Amino acid sequence: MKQPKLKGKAPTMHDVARLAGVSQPTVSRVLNQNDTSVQISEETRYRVHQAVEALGYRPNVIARSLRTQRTQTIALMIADISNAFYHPIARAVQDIARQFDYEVLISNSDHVYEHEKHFCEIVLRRGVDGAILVPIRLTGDDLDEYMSQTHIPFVVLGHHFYHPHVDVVYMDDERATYETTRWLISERGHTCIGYIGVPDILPPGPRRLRGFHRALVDCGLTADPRFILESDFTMEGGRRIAHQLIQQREIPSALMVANDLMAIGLILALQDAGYHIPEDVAIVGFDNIPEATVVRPTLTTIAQNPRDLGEKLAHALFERIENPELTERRLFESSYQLIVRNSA
Amino acid sequence: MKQPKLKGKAPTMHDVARLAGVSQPTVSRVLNQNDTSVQISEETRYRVHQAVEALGYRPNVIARSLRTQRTQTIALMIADISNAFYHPIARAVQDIARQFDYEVLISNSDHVYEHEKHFCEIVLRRGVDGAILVPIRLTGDDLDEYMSQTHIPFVVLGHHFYHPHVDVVYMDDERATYETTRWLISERGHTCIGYIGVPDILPPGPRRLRGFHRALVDCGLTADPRFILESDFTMEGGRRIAHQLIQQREIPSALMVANDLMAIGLILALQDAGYHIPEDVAIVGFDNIPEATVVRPTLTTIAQNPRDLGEKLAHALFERIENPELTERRLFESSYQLIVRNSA
DNA sequence: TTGTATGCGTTATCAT
DNA sequence: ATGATAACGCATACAA
Repeated sequence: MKQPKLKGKAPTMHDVARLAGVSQPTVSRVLNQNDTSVQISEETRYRVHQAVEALGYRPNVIARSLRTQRTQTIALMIADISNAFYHPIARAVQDIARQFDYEVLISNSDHVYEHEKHFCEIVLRRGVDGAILVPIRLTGDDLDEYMSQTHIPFVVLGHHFYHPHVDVVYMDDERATYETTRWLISERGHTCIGYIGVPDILPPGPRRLRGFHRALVDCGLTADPRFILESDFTMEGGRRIAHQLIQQREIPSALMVANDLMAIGLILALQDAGYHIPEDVAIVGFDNIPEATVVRPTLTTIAQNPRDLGEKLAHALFERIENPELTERRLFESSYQLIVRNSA
Repeated sequence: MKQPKLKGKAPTMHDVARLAGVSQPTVSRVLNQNDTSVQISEETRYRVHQAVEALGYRPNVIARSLRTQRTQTIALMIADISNAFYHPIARAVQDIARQFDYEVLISNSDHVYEHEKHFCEIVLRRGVDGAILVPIRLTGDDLDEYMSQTHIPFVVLGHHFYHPHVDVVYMDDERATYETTRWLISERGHTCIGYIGVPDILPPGPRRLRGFHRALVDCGLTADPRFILESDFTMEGGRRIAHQLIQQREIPSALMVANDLMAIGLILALQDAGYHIPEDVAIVGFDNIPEATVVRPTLTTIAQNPRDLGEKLAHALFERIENPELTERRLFESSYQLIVRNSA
């Protein structure tokens, strides 16, 4: 009983048909009774189900896909599944996909152009029914080339991306940075504010910096170039910036930091050097990662909602999968929230 | 030029063949020249490649899969991709898969039995070439039923799982807890040690508790039942335990905590109540999550290496995919490391 | 070296 | 209500 049937080939519809004493297409009809236009007698329906049970028959998804040109699969490309910003996105997409009975193929691009192109290649070769991307290096023209070869919908995360037939989900981080900087000025009374950014190559880089600058200008302040710095996304990068500031012997009264990891690195390093947060320097991060509630003082930060981003992406995609007539680009904004804690 | 070819059907080998003036199988041969047994003239090889270029031909993976019974896809089931323990595993598996030119289908089980079974169902229906699982509710017998229907290899994470033909990768958390508890006793001089565990349903629950108890016994100590508690994996769960301990008005001098999130919750709540860590209570966690370096005092913890677990799982699987003659169960241990920081 | 014929397991279009 | 038959796109055994 441990090995009910020999590990031969898996049973097919033919096997079921033979056992049930019907033809193979009839088995198909019984099993896909969603098609109500066809009537099937209770008798055969019963016999088929019996045979299915007896053989432990399972439909072969591949054969079905070849025939129907649908795979019940979507593809998702993110930068890195083990990054705290991306994995809630992936999780949300998977959850929505499960509701639609779809599987998800996930690929990490690591911001590498070749990987991003390879992903599109896979999408075409494997005939998935739709794709969600977070393109960093890929341009609208790149995607256009791939899209010209297929009918399937693409949906993208990121305001910076433009293609006339690709839905975009985004978070307005320029405005988030703008409003938060103004908040530092009007609500917290800061007049000397620094900004620690991320490299310009990454889409959020220039946008967040722009929001920061606009806020200063609109409030009649000017940016001190010594306090406009850039680092690499990591806690260690934040520490390096801290040391740099400390060596300059002059420090702004507040710092907008373009991501939480750097912000936390800054806090820890500044504290090690004897500074008090937020008395000596107020610090605002960006992302609201789990560590933000653990660091002391707890980190004031701009919360994106990656789970929401993922849900919006998936919903947009499935809407298009189910309504191929949709073509015009649609824009979906995901909100942000300033989480005021104790670091600013 | 923006739409080089009309979005008709994608070109097939037939189209390539026609354009190149050869037969379709010849195209197939040219494109899969791995088969060195067949010689092809430079002339046709050239013409075929020309035609491929001209048409923008891409092989149809589905059709190939139907024919070859291989999908170049593996499936991975974890509890939750957005859990810090699992996503490095997923990342590692994906990285190895990329080396083999495989795609990865990822599914979240959330410890739900139905999801775990559904995953196996998907594995069979979609004909993936292998599967990696972290089974929580699934038993060896369950898996045996599925395995009897297929030839593909399964590889599993977790010591608790047994099936004669399934490789297991594990981390010996019983020993880890045992040795760390002994370390608290012999190196740190504690004699009154509490243990905060996770529910017994989860495989690590009983194992870690057992390691703890063994250590006490081997050192001639006895466990105080008031200090053997259990909570739910979260920081909030840790806080609740802290309040419970505080209300008891008596607290052990050290606490082994079965995961970092709870340990951090404990630290923060105890500090809020005026306790000093590690002077009043030493605390050791389990997992070495990123937050462990951010909390003050930094958390002493038992580091698993999920990336390594993922790599071992993937390597085991691909070894089996490439050597189907392998059958006997193999065991792979992933090491752990006590990371001594400042909380104990 | 290349072409013909066949089949992988379905779904879909005809008949009946 | 059901059965033949074809087709999806490819790889392979066999023939030439």
